Amino acid sequence: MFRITTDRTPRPNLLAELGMTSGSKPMVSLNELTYKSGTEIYGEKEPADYVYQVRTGAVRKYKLLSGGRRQIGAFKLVGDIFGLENGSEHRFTAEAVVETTVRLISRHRLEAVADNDPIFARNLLRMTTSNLEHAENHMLLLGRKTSLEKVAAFLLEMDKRLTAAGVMALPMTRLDIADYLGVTLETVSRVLSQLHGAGVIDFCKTHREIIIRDRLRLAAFDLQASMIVN
Amino acid sequence: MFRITTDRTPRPNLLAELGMTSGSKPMVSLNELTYKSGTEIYGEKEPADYVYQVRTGAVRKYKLLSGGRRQIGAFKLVGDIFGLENGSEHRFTAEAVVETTVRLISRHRLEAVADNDPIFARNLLRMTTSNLEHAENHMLLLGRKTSLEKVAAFLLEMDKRLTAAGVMALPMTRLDIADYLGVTLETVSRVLSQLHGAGVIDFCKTHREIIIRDRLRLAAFDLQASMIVN
DNA sequence: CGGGGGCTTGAGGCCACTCAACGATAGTGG
DNA sequence: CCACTATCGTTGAGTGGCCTCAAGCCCCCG
Repeated sequence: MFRITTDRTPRPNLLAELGMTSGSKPMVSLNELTYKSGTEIYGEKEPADYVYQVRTGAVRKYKLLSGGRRQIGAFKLVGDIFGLENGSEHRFTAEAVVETTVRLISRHRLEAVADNDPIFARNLLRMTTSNLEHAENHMLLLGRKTSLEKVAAFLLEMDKRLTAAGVMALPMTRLDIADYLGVTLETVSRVLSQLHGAGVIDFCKTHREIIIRDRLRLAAFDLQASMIVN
Repeated sequence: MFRITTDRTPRPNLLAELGMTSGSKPMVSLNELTYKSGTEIYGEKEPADYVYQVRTGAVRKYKLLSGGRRQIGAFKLVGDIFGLENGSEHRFTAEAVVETTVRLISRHRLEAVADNDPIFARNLLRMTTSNLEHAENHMLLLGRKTSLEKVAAFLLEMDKRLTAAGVMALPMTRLDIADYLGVTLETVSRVLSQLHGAGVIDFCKTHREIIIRDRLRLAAFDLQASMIVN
């Protein structure tokens, strides 16, 4: 299912890296796991004993419906934290989109630290709130945006989150994008072609490497929806 | 805009009522406000200085898009708490669906209490998580369910949350329901008529008073979607 | 009793879906 | 090294579910 990456060299602990400690008190155990593309990290309804941070790769969190319908709630990219539940079990299934390495920390210890450190507790809350905010914005997208607006919003979100140079290397397939946006993969493909034809985006070698040529026009497609500029 | 309800009699404080104190330490100031039907309680992007609890009535939280498109993220019913943001400003607009009375508590004090009381802090987190969970489920509904499944899910949710006797008195209009489910009000109306014609639901005096005749069949409409029985 | 908001119902249209074929790419094994 | 194959992506044709536009009803309320 997965292999454990040996990790002999001492590293700063997760909490410290996240800027989540008030002092330098807590020392927590730390492990890394690597998952092959498409493998499950945890399943819906499974006990939530660990919290994860993406080190390399990408993760999709989703729920399933009958008839194979799937709704991806979020993509977790390098640096992102996921799997932080408050109940005892996970509410999504999490899968590696590509080969992915994650750090993990036991939820039990996380809670213990939070109980002794108000600042840390507040950071936990902030993290949950940021997930909530993303979900709230995504409800707007899913419920009220056209396919063009959805794809434009997606491109802008990914551009903000993972672009290193001018080229955006998407880790996910058209089907992943479709299930994230609540449309079909054909619709995603058609809209991307349309944007390409209009000179708004370009493709590099692979179809997953996208360059945004006209960010203003792209933003306008989303703006005709959201009225709010970031 | 609103009138302030005089409130001379001493009452137990909000935190205690919510079971949110570990001891009986904090004494927080408490006020009540009453809003007429359709009036705004707070607007998107306004500073989030207060947290609210519905005492009577109902509240809708929504975001707007260009073209008058509106997405209602949640309805807040009697007993529900809303307006708890982590940033400094509200992410939704909150309006009274009908004449509504709310209690309010200053966010500033809430945070102060949380910093001194780990149990309380944990309850804040739990409350945020429960909002997150609702939003996550709603994403599934908005992105992947048919109009029939959406309406069925809505009826079951409301039945669970507000039914006193066998009759469910919805405070919201068809338009509210539509904007909650990401469809048009005509579609909501049509599906309700269809359910009525099929003997699954009945209407009482007004069109907002609904009786669920065949809960099993109604649940099946949602089940063909979610596969998960509560 | 008149007015207006909320609800229903019908007719027609459109956007996104379904079904299908084809092309491109990358990984696999002979 | 090169078929071979599977997966991914694009594109077209046709369908259908939900939307749009419109008319009319009901009920509450002034």
